[in-house]
Amino acid sequence: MAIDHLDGRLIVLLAREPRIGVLEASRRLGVARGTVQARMDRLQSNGVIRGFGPEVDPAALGYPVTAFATLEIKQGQGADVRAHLATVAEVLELHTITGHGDMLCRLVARSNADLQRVIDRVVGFDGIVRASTAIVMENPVPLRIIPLVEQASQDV
Amino acid sequence: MAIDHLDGRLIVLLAREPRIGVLEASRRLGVARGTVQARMDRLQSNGVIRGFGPEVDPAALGYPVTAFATLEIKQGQGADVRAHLATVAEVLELHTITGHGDMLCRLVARSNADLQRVIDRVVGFDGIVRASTAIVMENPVPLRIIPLVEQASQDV
DNA sequence: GTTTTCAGTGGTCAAACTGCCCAGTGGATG
DNA sequence: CATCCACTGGGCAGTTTGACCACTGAAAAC
Repeated sequence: MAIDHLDGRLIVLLAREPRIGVLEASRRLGVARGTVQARMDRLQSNGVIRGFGPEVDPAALGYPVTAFATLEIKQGQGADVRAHLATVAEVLELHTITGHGDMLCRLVARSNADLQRVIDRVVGFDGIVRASTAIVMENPVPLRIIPLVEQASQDV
Repeated sequence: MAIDHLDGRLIVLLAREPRIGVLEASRRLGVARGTVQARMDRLQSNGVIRGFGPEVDPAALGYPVTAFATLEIKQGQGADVRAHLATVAEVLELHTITGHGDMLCRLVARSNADLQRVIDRVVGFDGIVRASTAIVMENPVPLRIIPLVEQASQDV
């Protein structure tokens, strides 16, 4: 369940140079190829590594505007709202949260003007009472996991 | 800059089966190997595909609790706060946003109790005036990009 | 104190893939 | 009409892969 130091080094190495193969990784880490192979299999069946999907930049796709919307949901409408939001491509992720907002979702749009269209699309649904939106201006820390991996692999 | 239909199919294919090579991908897409190679090179130098880093699940690392914190920053302290938060491994991402909260960050923790420690660590910094935290309960739509890719590749 | 179990090593093998090259084709552009 | 460009289909040497194997050492179980 936890990961050891070698797992940590392997993940960091894969994150830094994703295209390297098992053989090259084993050379870098100074272990046998079979070991790397076994570790990677284990990390994947563990669920620690979910996959190696391509990381796509929404901005490069023509969606440079990111926003977070807090949604207030009418009692008992949760499932419907979830289903609705799942059909909107601009909704990149959706969480149900504690506190007065009931859901938090990440949106992208082609422009600030386009964001209005997206929000209308999101909010134009019966179960949603109110939405409050915060537009992202800067992203000083892009989604990252390496520091956490290093931390987790240290406190064995 | 934009993405055509073939690019879209390629990205979707890569997302679905990340381990397939260029050759297998060309077979699936019904195009020549060189074409796939060229497309992938272009997508990567375009910045559309940032990379193929391993997707690590924080929960499997022992951090099953996720939260979003909205931070209010003292005027002029933005840069310091950014630098401070960048040193905290449990801060997975950080955005500066419009509205009354000034920053929004995603946190993970080992438990609800541990979240308190993380928040103290985050907030225990001079430039931060106030923090309001929302704990994630469910994640009905995990971070996704495929629907957007399909949309972007359709409106040629 | 033994025995078992298990992760890791270092090696082999055939099959497959990669990166790189090439000439040829068809459509779009000038 | 010539040029440019993306794509095709092919070939090549070199590398990597997945699958094995026997062996070692350390920890766990008995």
